[in-house]
Amino acid sequence: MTIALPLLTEDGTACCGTVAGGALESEQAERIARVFKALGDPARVKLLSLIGGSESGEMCICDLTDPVGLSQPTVSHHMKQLVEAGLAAREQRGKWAYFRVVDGALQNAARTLLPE
Amino acid sequence: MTIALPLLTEDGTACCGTVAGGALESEQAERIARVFKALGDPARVKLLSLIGGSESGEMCICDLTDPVGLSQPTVSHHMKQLVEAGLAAREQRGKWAYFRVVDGALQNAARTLLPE
DNA sequence: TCGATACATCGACAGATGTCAATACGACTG
DNA sequence: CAGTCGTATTGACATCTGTCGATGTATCGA
Repeated sequence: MTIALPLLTEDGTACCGTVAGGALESEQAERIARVFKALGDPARVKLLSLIGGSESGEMCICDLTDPVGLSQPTVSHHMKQLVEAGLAAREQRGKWAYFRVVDGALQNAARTLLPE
Repeated sequence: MTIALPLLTEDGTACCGTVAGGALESEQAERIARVFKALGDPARVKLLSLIGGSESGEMCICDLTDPVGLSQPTVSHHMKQLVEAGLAAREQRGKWAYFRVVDGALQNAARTLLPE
């Protein structure tokens, strides 16, 4: 079995990337944790799956509030989190703000959990 | 491009598993979010990577406190979270509690982010 | 049996988080 | 320009979370 989450070696040196020493290992861990933190709320998981599973691949806030059963400000708040985590992208078109799942973002997140 | 996070269809019905209706979609989202919530803290990411990257694949609390720079109770707390999320397993051997990364747990988590 | 060791739990605390109502902002429409 | 509609922001609040010191518990060694 290969090593999952291959970010740190036992002595604490970084194994990936060019920067060495303890600083980067913390940075790496924080960067990774930031993405999964965004995925650590059921509402946001639902939102991502709704958007990603939609016909056009994009949805506006008004289409999302009902399915998740949350208020408009709350949905807006969650979408902001997803955008800041790099998982969703926002595009304003007229009155509407269209959100889509960033291409490859989930694959990248998944990759940090897999061997190699 | 295929659909990532294929948990919900746009009308809210579940697409995977045998249970239908809105209840399961929330359950699915919560179950998934619970795992990623555990991965949403830098300390826990570090802990998992340390354990998974160790020679034997298992480490005790006493070996973990130093590398992550946290107190023993805090490390114990984080490991409990990881165990409850199904990502780590605990085995008591004498005075020591040995933790290992649950085989396939990270792969399963990753799979929920990938198409299909 | 007594002390030391490894770990878990408890109590406490500051800070983060999820939520909503109210409100502000920007764009379209008449 | 005034009103309406879709969103974002603000303010407030309860709850959750990460952290540590102190303490409890179980195991090992002398």
